[in-house]
Amino acid sequence: MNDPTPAGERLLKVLSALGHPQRMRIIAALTAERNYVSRLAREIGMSRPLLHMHLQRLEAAGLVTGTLELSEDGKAMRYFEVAPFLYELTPRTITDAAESLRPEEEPESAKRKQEEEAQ
Amino acid sequence: MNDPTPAGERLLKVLSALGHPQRMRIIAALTAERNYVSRLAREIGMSRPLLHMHLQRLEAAGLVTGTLELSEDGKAMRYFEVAPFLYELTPRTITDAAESLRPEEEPESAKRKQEEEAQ
DNA sequence: GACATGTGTCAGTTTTGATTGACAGGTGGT
DNA sequence: ACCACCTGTCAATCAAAACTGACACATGTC
Repeated sequence: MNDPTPAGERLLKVLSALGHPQRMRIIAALTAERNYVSRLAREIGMSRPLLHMHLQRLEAAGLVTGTLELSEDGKAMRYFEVAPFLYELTPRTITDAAESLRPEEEPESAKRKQEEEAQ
Repeated sequence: MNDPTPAGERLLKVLSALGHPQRMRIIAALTAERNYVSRLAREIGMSRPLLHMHLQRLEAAGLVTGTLELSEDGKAMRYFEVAPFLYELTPRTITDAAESLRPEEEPESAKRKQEEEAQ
């Protein structure tokens, strides 16, 4: 598998995705059983649009995987499940990640700065 | 030693503290060498008030420790250094943390510090 | 005394993220 | 046709961070 995201940015995504109570709960719920969006939203008492966004964030970080399946009665349902992951957080790990994060601190927002320097 | 912070909340603090590019860089810089606030701010190009806030967040998460020392010329300087830490991030780890996070989704124990008004 | 260094904190702004409600589809059952 | 489910996305709101520019206060030196 090709991983387009550099190590630093990836860890950053993982950490910022995991550092949120709601998303921790989502991971917990999906660890217990894979589930589809609407039902999960009901179970953990969260609006579907919101859950959708959180799942998107978690999926972007590679922590959960979603697959669109067709139930027997023909309905399209998006099932999510946790992806097995293992990250070690140490000063060294973070330092390495930060190192590979230097050139462009934040991919898209860094652009603005340079565009406003023209005068 | 009594640890007032439940496991879930603690991990949450760590993750949300680490999931930020600026703070990752701070950890990296402090891993290379312990430093005091003003100098560190200069080196990584960040305003002191802002760095102060980030360091506070990192310290609250137990990732760095700050000590107030007196330099030879009598100036009070706050030196920071990274605290050795090791966290394993797995679906299981997160689930356990989320479990101990249920009763109060976001208990802001940071308040305690500031609620020490009577003295 | 004026300067350069360090400390800390405050109020206010800007930016980012979280959250809601409504909408536009799709399928099958009654 | 209508209802009960599912899917997705949009604009608008709200809350929480991040960030800035001051300020107050120490100390040693020119």
